[in-house]
Amino acid sequence: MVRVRFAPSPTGYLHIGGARTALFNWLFARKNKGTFVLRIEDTDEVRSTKDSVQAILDSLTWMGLDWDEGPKMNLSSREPLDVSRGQGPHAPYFQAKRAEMGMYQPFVEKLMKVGQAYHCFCSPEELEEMRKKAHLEKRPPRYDGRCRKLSEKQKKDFEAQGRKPVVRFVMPEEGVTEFEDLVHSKVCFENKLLYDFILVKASGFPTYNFACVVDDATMDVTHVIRGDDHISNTPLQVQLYQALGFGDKLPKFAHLSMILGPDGARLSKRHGATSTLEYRDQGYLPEALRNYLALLGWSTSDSQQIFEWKELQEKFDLSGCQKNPATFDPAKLLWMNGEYLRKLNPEELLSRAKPFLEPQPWFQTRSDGEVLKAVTLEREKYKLLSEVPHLVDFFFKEVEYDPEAVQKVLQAPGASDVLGNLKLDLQGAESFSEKYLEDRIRTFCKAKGYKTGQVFHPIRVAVSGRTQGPSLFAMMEVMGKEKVLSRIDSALNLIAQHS
RNA sequence: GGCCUGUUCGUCUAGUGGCCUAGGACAUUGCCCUCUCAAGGCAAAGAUCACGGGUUCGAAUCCCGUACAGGCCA
Repeated sequence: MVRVRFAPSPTGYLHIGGARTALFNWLFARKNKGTFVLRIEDTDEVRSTKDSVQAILDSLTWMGLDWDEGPKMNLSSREPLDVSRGQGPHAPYFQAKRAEMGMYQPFVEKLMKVGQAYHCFCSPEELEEMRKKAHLEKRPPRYDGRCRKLSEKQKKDFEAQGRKPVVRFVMPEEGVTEFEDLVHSKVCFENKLLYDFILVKASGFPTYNFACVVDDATMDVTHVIRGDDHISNTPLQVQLYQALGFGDKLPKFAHLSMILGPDGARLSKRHGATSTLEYRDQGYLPEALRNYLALLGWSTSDSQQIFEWKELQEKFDLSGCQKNPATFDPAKLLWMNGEYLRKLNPEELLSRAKPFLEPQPWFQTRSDGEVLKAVTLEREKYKLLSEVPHLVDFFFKEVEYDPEAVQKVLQAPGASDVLGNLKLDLQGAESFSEKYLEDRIRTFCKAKGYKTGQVFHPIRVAVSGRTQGPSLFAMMEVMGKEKVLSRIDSALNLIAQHS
């Protein structure tokens, strides 16, 4: 039975890299009919916040990455977050809560008892000095293990001084630690380069490496899929598994390459949007983001680009993962979003665009039917949901004439005559359907000896205020006779004013 | 500084010893379609497979170095 987990630290929003890690874990779980666990690693007492937890839950939910075990999903109701409960047999899924409940304590005691852990009383100053010395001597700045063999008296003395000890792990000094990695194959570290890392901080809180191993082992995690910034942590964790007697539970590791910004540095805030929710707010579709993210560091042998959600769940495979880091390409994401937008049927498109339409003052006064017609006309042009309002708003609010369009098109020689004549002609229109209008206006052109371009462009600007827009006659049909005629009037006035 | 990981078109990638005069996708450019903008279609340009040595009849693919980049520890 496959069990994977996504274990973010709630020290900020869920960034794109985290979202991809979550996605790969989720896909791997679904593909293998396994379980996807969400665990919140909030052992950093200072930087962890509840808002971050909420942002992470919101992000995953928006992306459609539901978890089988983890914090209780109570997003719609917005109840305060309940860290003590969760859905699943291993609750709670918050490490701080687990620590508070003493869930790590037995493991510390066990390690102490078998001599695999010890109290260390070194002060920050002493550690700093140790580091400096190592640096001068060009040695790796590794803890020298001086507290490994403290006598009872020494310990008493330190305690009397008011020093609070940390708990350190006894790392073997010889041999190698190696592990199989599903994307990198075998990775090997020399133990003498490893160090006596801290298991429990002076505050009594477990460190990342310790809590992570205890939880992964007790939660029966079978595959650890995470960023390759954790490769260096892995040998420490492997050693811990063994010392804890969990050697048989050692999971398979899969370290995913990093995502870089355009300058080759790890993707970060200065590269622009890195929060998953920002993409939602900019008008990206979760299915597009997912598809794009899936392709960052993973591919099929035929380089397929667009995947249906179900298809992705079937085709995803860790063996298709790339070892080298991938640069995040906003242009390709944008293209992909357009692809997904075009696949939506008009009703679906409208409902997805609603969050962006609702803040528009004109939107409230219009029926869905009216808006739907306008939105549908520009269907294949949207690359972002957020573009929808601007591309259709001229249907619903006062025309704003684009100065450049006025100058280039309306003030062109003859435009005023064309519009004047056309207005007279359209007044007699018996219908205002796209087909009828096209026939009538083409006939009008012929009769008056105008070239079509001479007529089409001024009408477009007169009626919409801009040079770009939907198919002309379809646009006029949706607008209706009355509005078209009155806008031609406005345009004629405008031309008169300028001359 | 040490260790770890990586290096194929600008970008994401295919490629696991002969199908590679290196394939696809995004971006770019041109043409077609056309009432504009898109979308769509077609085409072009773009990679001495980081570099240098081996192994082999034959290497992007295997081995060894070097360079560069990123990560982790500090």
